[in-house]
Formats: sequence, C-alpha cells, structure tokens
Amino acid sequence: MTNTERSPRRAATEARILDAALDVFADHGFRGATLDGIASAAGMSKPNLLYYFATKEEMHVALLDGLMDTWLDPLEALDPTGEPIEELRAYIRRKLAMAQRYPRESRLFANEIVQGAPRIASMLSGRLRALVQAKAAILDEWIMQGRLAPVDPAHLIFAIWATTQHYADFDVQVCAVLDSDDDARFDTALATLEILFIDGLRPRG
Amino acid sequence: MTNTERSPRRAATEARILDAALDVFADHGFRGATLDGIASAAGMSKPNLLYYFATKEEMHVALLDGLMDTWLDPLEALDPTGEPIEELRAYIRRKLAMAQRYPRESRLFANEIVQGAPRIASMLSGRLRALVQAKAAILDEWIMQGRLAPVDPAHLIFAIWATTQHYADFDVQVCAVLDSDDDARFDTALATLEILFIDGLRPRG
DNA sequence: GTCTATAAAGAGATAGAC
DNA sequence: GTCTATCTCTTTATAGAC
Repeated sequence: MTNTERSPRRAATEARILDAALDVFADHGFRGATLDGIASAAGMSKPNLLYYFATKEEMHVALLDGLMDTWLDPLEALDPTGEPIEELRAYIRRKLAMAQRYPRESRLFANEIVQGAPRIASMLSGRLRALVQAKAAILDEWIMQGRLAPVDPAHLIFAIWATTQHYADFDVQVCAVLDSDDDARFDTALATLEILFIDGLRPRG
Repeated sequence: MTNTERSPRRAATEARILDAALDVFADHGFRGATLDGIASAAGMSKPNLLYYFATKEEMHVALLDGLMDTWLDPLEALDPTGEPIEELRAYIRRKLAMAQRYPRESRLFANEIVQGAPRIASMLSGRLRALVQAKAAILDEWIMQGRLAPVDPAHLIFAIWATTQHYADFDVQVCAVLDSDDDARFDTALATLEILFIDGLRPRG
C-alpha cells in the first residue's frame, strides 16, 4: 500500500506542492492555510492539488512526517564520546543554523505545538520524548563525571531549542527590534548564545 | 469617542467575553478561533457577542492592547540602579512567573508573532522596540563598567524571552517529554535558567 | 441586552469534461 | 493529469422580534 514516488514525474509534482504548502502553513497555521492559497503558490488548480493529496490534512501530515528527521538531526548528532562543552557548542551552532536555513520548517512546528499539537501529539510523546531522554542520559553522565555544570539536562535541551528557534519563529519581532541584516543577526545571535550557555553572565575579570 | 466602560454592567460582560476569547484565540490562533467557540465559552449567543464587539478582529485587538502593559511589566521593572546579576536573575524570575501564571496570554502573542504579527506590527516596531533599546542601553552601561559579561544586550533579552515563554508556548511539548507536575516543572526550569544565564555550563570547582 | 433566523461569503472537497 | 463548475458545510455578520 506504500505508493511512495511511483514515478519521478509524480514525485516532482508532490515536492512542488509540499514546498508551496510549507510556505502557506508556516505563515498561517493549519486552520489559517487555504487550499486556494496553496494551489496558487504551487501554480496549479485546487482540484489538481487534491489529486495528489486527498485532503488538506494529508498535506500537513506529509510535511510534518517528512521534515521530522531533518528537524531532529542536530540533537541526534550529539556525540557521547565527544568533549561535553564542545559538543554542546556544536549542537547550538547546528540548531541555530537550522533556524536560519529552515525558518519555514521551524514555524510549521511552532504553529502546531503552540496550538496544542493536535496532529503530532503521538510523535511528541513517542519519538521526541525517547530522543530527549536518551540524550539527557548522556548529559547526566557528563555531569556525574564533573565535565559539565549540574543542570537539568532536559531543561538545558529546551533552552537550546527555545533560544535558537526563536530566531525563526519570532523573526518579525527580532527584526522589528534590530536593524541588522540576516547574516549579522545570526552571527551576533551565535556569539551571544555561546557566551551565555558556555560562560554565563558573570563578568570574568 | 472613547466609550470605555460606560457602565459596570457592560464592563463585566466585556470582561467575560474577553476571557472566553483569550481561551479560544490562545488555543487556535486568530484564524482558527470561531465566534461559535467564543460565544460558547462565554455562555452567550453569537449575535450578543457582536453586540459588544462588532467584529472578531475587534476582540482580538482589545485583548492584545489590554494585555500589552502586563506583558512588558517584567522588563520595565529592570532597575538601572540595581546590581546587574541580581537584576537579571530577578527579571528571569518575573518573566518565568508570567509564563506560568499567564500561559494563555503568552500563546496569544506567540500565535500572532509566529504568523507575521499582522495585527501588532506597529506595536513591535514602536513601543516594543523603544523599550528593548532603552533597557539594552542599561545593560551596555553595566558591561562597560565591567559588571556584566560582554554579551549583545538585545540578544540577551531575546534569550530570556525565548527560554521563559517556551514553558507557556511549547507547554504540550515540554509535558510530552517530562513527567513532572506543574510546580516541579517550573521550579526546575527556574533553577536551570539561573545556572545557565548566570554561571554557564562550564563545570565549576 | 439578548435571542432566533438568516443572509452572504469563504473554503474543503467532488463531478465530470478534456 | 489537469481543468471548470459546483456542491456542501462552516463561519462571519446582520435583521428584527422580544
């Protein structure tokens, strides 16, 4: 029953639709997105859209499922054999790069979760929970070894998610406050997060 | 033309409506919210709702305007004459308490901003921008005096916003990963943020 | 001030020609 | 595979009785 990419032709059209859908879902949320808007962005008619994806929800699910791997990659890559501080620095860097490169994806998830995650609740309490707990165990090990300050590991992960995704999800707010261009903004963000997470705010003489 | 609270009777009904509207807007976003849902939550008919607020947008604007003061209070209270580290610690505490006490308000703003802030863009580039720049100047002064680590002050404020509001906006995700009850969750969050922001992750001692 | 009934528009999905 | 036309349901908003 798995009819994934029967022909290259079909796969290309599906990709075009999903790209358009990502634009619209990220900007308006699931409920605010319209098939008219997606069809227009994809350059095709509404019924033709529905020839590829039977319902609006099916498009949404296809997007969320298809992007989940990419989204969790930075945390998956946290290496238990690495040096703790440098591993976390690298994780922050990867996660912030994701926010810069894939802001639509970030806002797709943000829309979904802020509104109670009606369509990905099982993924959150399944795969996501398992991943966080696995990586938290690594952090706990590092703390026990005295190689990392004694913080709650899950909350540390939340803090890294929050601060990095903020630059995608709350982009309009950040840009309303700052005047810097995209590259400068993310450079300064990275520098600030590295100081904050690694060294803290206490002045170092 | 300012017909604010003509009678106590009217004011009470308006407050009841806005409380219901806050429930619904926070859960579903502007577009996802329906007058049916708000009317039901407020315990009155849809046309009666529209007797008090002519349109759905008017309710939304009334909420955003009415909550802005409360929302910015924690940052307003940052005291230039205080001790830098303790001021920031207290700010984080106030902001996290807001997220715990007013999660609906947090998600109301989150929904609006993630979707491009169509209805509060002028507030962001006006009042919010001015406030952040004023407080950033205080932080810069502290840094020049060597009383605070040299971080970008606006990005520091963003990091505090992101990490604290995360516990309201992404509550379902946090709860999917953790098993702790509300009080324990926020206690651990506060402890973690204090260590992170004040001391950093480098092991001490 | 509050309601029932309803108009009018929006939006998801289908029918059927090409 | 793609389209135009259309059905149907939802939702915002209004009319008008009480």
